Amino acid sequence: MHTPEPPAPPLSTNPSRLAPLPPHTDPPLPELVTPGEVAALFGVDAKTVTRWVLRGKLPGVRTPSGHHRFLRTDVDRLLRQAGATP
Amino acid sequence: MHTPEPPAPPLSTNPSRLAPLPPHTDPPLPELVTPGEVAALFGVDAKTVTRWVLRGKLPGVRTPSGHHRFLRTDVDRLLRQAGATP
DNA sequence: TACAACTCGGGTAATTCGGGTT
DNA sequence: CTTGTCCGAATTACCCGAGTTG
Repeated sequence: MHTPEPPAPPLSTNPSRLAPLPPHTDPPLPELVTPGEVAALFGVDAKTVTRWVLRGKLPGVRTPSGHHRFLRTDVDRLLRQAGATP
Repeated sequence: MHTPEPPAPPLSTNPSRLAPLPPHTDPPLPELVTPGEVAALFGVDAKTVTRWVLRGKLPGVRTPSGHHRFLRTDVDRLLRQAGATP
């Protein structure tokens, strides 16, 4: 096919010259850790970690089946709070 | 209660006219994501995501050969529902 | 057509859940 | 009140080879 010069791209939604939008760069995905990982970091039992979630002490994600995953950032923050005693 | 006469129907123009459908700007193609992508979002293995489909936990589309694709909207909804604790 | 990356399916080990108890 | 442990049941993770995707 031969594409003749389109006179002017009548793109309605194209206000100004934005960046050429990179192909598909993956946005920074949050790193998730398992209850066992958190338990090891805190030196407690994995079940205790689950209890923290139920009591709202630690935010987390749940799989559709009820297993927990935690943001490493949240775990890290809580670790510092627990260990920081100025 | 008897509602007093409504002052005047706010419709000033011809009511039989529908809204001026904008000039066709949105190709509403659903954004599909792969099992690996969903797996990363939930911090689980890609195979686990496939199991969710088989168990009806997550709706999805399938290629004629059996590979799974998911609507980002469905994934997002499930992700919020899984971590909604504001 | 060939290629790299990903996914599927089956099977088995490890982890987690939930409740109840100490 | 919080945590650790025991149990059974459920969920998930990793192994392989083969097929699909783009």
